[in-house]
Amino acid sequence: MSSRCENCIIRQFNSLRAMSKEELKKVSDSKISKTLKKGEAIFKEGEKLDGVFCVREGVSKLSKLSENGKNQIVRLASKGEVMGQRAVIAEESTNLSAIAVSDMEVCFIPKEIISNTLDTNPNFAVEVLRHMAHDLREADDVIVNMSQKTVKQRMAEAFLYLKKNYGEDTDGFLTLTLSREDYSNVVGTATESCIRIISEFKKKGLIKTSGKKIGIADERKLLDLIEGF
Amino acid sequence: MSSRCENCIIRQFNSLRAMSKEELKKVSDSKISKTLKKGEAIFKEGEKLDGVFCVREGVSKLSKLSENGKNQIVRLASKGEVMGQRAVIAEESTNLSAIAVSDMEVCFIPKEIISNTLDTNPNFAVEVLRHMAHDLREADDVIVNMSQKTVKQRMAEAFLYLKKNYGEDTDGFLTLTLSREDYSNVVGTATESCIRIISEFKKKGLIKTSGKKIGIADERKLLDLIEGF
DNA sequence: TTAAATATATGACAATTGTCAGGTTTATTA
DNA sequence: TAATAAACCTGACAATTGTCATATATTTAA
Repeated sequence: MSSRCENCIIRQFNSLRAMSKEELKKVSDSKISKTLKKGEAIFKEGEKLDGVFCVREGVSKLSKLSENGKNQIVRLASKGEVMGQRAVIAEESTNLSAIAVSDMEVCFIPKEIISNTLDTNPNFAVEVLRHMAHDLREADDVIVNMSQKTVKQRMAEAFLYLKKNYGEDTDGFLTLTLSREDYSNVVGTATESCIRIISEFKKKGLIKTSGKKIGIADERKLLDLIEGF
Repeated sequence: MSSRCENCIIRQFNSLRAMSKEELKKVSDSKISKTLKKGEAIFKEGEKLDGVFCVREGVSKLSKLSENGKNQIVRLASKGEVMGQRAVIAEESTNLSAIAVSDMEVCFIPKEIISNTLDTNPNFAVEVLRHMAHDLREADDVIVNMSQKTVKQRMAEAFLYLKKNYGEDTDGFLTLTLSREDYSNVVGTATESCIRIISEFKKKGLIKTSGKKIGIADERKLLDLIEGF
C-alpha cells in the first residue's frame, strides 16, 4: 500500500516527475498514504492545508457550497492529479472542498517539501506552472460554457467529458458513475432539471441508462446538440 | 514613452519584480511599447502569441466569442497585469481575445525571455505561479457565481467589483466605464436583460446613471441583494 | 451639420429553468 | 429480511431570462 514515490507510476502524470531523486526521496519519507471511501471528504473549503494530495486511485470532486444550499462542482481530479496545490502556493485556505466520488487512495505530501522544491528546482516550478496553466484554461472554458450553453448542451458535454476522461466499461456504460445530484452540480442546474434531461436524452436515444449507470448511445447526436442543432 | 523596465513602477505589481537586474535589462532591450485605442484588439483567440503583454495603462477585456455570436468576458486586466502568460507557458494558442476597453499602453515582451527566465530563476517561476494561482481562484469563483447566483446578483457584484478595483470619480461614478453590452458579457446575460436590470436598480436607488456612466448609490442594498435579501 | 451607425431603452411574448409536491425505486442498515 | 433512508422520477406551476420588434438617444463619420 505505502510504496516508494520513486517507483510510483502515478508520478509520470503530474508535476512530481520533474523532481530529482533526492527530492523524491524526501517526499517519499514524509508522505502519508490514505484510503478514502466514496463520499468521504479529503478537505473542506475554508480549511488551511498543510500539504497537497496526490491521487493514486479513484476520483474526487472539487466543489463549493453556497449559503442557499447550492453546490457547484468546479472540476474532477483523478489518478495523477495533485489537489490543494493552488491553495498551498497562494498560501491561502482552500476555496474548494474535495470529496471522493469513488473509493480513493491518495498520498498526502507536506507543503514544506513542495515549497522548498519550488524555490530550488526551476524544472519543478515550471512543471507545476504548466499544470496550473492547463487548469486555468479549463476553468475559463467552464465559465464560457456556463454562460453560452444551455443546460441540455452542458449535460451532453458532461457525458462526453466523462467518456473521454474516464472511459466506458464493456457494456458501454461510463466507468465513472455519478449521482444525478452530482451531475446537476457539475452542470449547474437543479437536480430535477438534470433528471428530466436524462430522461429526455434516453427517450431520444442519445444515451442509455441502467440504474445509476449512464452510457452514450449516439455520440454524433450529442455532438450535434452541443453545436446547437 | 519607451522607458527602461528597470525603472518602471508597474513592475512592482507583477511577477517581473522577481527578475534580476540583468534579466530586466534583457527585457527592456527587447520589449516593444504599443499604444492602443479603446476597442482595438491586442490579440485574438486562436492566435499564437510570440510573447506576453504587460499593461502599463488602461484596461483590457479578456473574452471568448462563440459561434452563435455570444461573447463572454472572462476577466479584466489592468495596470501591472501580464496578458498572454497562460498561453505562452502552456505553449498553446490563446483561448481568449484581449480587447482594450479604454485607451491603453502595453509592453510586448518576447516569449523567449520569459521562458528562459522561468527555467533559470526559481523566484520568478514561483512569482508567476502565485499570480496564476490567484487567477485560478478567481476563475473558480466566477464559475460558482455563474451557477449559484441570479443575473441580478451578478450585476450587483459587477458594479461593486468595478468600484473596488478601479474606483470612482469625484462625482461618485465608476472610473471604468463599460458599455451595457460589455456588462452583459461580463455577467453572462442578454444585453436587454442587463439594461432592464440597470433601469430597475436605478429606480430602486441602488445605482445612479449619467449617460454611459454608472455610479453606486447604495452599497449596503447592493450587498444585501448579493446575499439574497 | 446632417446622415448613418451604434448604443440604449422598453414592451410583448416565448422558452428555459427552478420550485414544490408527490410519487417510485434502490440502497442501507438494524 | 424488514424497516428506513436515500436516490430517482414526474407533474404542475412559477419565476427567470431570452428573443424579437421597435423606439429613442447618442456617437461617429461623411
